[in-house]
Amino acid sequence: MANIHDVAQRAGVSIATVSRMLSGENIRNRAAVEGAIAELGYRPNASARGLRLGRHHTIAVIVPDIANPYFATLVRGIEERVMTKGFRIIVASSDEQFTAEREVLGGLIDAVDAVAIVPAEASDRTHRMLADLGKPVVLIDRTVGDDPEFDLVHVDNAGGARMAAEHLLSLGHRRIGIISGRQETLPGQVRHKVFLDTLSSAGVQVEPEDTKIGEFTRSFGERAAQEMIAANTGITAVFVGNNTMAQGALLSLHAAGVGIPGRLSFLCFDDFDLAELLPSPVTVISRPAIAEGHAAADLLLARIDDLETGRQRKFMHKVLPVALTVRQSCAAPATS
Amino acid sequence: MANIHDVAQRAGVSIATVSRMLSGENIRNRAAVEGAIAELGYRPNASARGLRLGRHHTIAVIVPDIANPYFATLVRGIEERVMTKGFRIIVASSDEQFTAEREVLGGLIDAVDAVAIVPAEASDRTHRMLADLGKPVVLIDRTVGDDPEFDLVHVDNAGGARMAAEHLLSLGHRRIGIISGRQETLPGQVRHKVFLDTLSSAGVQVEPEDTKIGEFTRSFGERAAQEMIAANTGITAVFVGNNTMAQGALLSLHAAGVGIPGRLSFLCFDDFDLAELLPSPVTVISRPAIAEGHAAADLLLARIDDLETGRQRKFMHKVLPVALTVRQSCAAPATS
DNA sequence: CTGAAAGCGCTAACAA
DNA sequence: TTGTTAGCGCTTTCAG
Repeated sequence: MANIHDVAQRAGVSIATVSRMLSGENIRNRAAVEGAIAELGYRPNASARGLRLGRHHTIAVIVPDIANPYFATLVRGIEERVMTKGFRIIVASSDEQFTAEREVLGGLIDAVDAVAIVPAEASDRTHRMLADLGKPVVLIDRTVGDDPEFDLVHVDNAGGARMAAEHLLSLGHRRIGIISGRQETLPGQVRHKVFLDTLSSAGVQVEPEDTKIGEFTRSFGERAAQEMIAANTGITAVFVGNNTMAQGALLSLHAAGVGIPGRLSFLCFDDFDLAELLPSPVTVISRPAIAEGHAAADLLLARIDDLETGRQRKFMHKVLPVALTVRQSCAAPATS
Repeated sequence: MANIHDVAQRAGVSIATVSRMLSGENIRNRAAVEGAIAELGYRPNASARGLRLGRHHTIAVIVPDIANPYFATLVRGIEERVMTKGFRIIVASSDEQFTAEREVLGGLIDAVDAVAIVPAEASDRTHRMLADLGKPVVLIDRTVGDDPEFDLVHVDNAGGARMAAEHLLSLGHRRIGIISGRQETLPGQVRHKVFLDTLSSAGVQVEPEDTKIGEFTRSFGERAAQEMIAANTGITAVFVGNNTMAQGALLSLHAAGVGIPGRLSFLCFDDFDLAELLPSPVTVISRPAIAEGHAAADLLLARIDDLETGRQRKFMHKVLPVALTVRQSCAAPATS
């Protein structure tokens, strides 16, 4: 690869002049330098620039699992936005492990300008680790602690859970089950709590045996639904906290021959591909993954700008709206 | 951030000694240096190392769209494998645009050691661009030209297409439709051609009006299926070239009330989430996306090693097996 | 407007 | 085994 010396030599100027032109300054022999750059196919070396400037035009993106369509879409949103500013993204999966996050960020942090993360834990150690990074951080989808000193993007989990509960109540359900994800996470906690509270305000309690709490995974959803079926407590509807658990639950329900919505109404957080093609198209609370990515990227890019200009700003919490997409998996409970 | 000087000073040695310890050499004051590193939380600066060594422990991964579950899973496979060797990945989406690939690689190439790419085109210019990079390249899923001077990982497209054709033939179908993706790509071309050839060998021709060729997208699948339905040529089965087109086609078929497999048998390349929960669980040719990622990563890591050791090796073509997963979307044609 | 030169943090010759 | 030093490619003073 050609370097700045080659360009300077060919254009008959010094490397300083080339560098100046590259950073937008006016120079005499602009044409000659431009010509040399084009002929040599010169590209400034990113490592050298990064070393010199301490800026890398790179964002670290840490998600629990890039193979999960929701996170993949989120990443796409981030990528779209930062690309327009000449930034690139380094992607890593944490498998919901704090230790993996720490490991990967440790090896990454001095090569990036900022971090976008869907943290595995809401713990103090996560908060501390991120703060110690000393670089702009945006939390996506989940928070860490009560007052994180980071920007934060998430969706209206409370509103979604409330809509879900009200939808089921309005159809007449009174005995309802719930499958919730990790309570160590913001969405896990808020969706669970608000759903229960909304029911409670209407005088409906969810029994302990109708409550399943576990990982945000397909396999947990599968197991939870199986247990519910086996317990046979007479629930007429179930609310599931995210798409992967929902897919697992649907699998178990299908395997057990539980009719939806005939015998059980089904409602979950997160839309997913083909939800509308299922025998009973699933009613969902859908959220805008791409827009979340855009928002996160915008926040980060603004912070990076602030670093240059020395501007100080409060941490921002950006909350995006969710929508209740009514399809056909919820109906009035069978009058038995 | 602490640098190597700080560590050296604190440990009472020279920076060279610290550097040596870091690269595994034996030194006298090992304990002191280790202590200093731990206390200061020292991490070697990646840019400096990259600049000095020309090695970055980073792989560029270019896919058409990271939000597509197949590519996301592929990326996960690559990530898993390279991570174990201390490498990280920079991910970018090309939107099936050669110009986007060129753009993004141009800005990236001097910061990475190798490139894994699902190229948008099989064109000469793609081949040339990748060769000009002067770094190890592995092509995934698609090739460029007849004899690419790169490593290549793909699945047994021919075998899959043949199995698909034979499956439909064995059920008795004789009037069959096909929806195929971009013929500029290896899988688009091979799946299309081999499917047709296999039918042809059995004396079955696919009519031009039953043949749809377009982009590998959901929207093209939707449109193609709509046209087929409208044309009403009497096909009893349809083969779709990948998962995104298949999802689009299923949407149209569903909207038009076409019963599967009652009125139309449906078979496609690529498995997808919930395929088994559809009213008529879809029979598919499934392929191992994670394993493809692993294979690609292994090839790249081996090439990077070769660079160090100076070893020369032939380019490898790794072909992974596919499987026919029979569910219930294919049946004998209705005797009309 | 321009060039010479220092230095970002690191590794690898070289000399001890 | 160790320390000194040059230099990877770049930006940015400092002089002119």
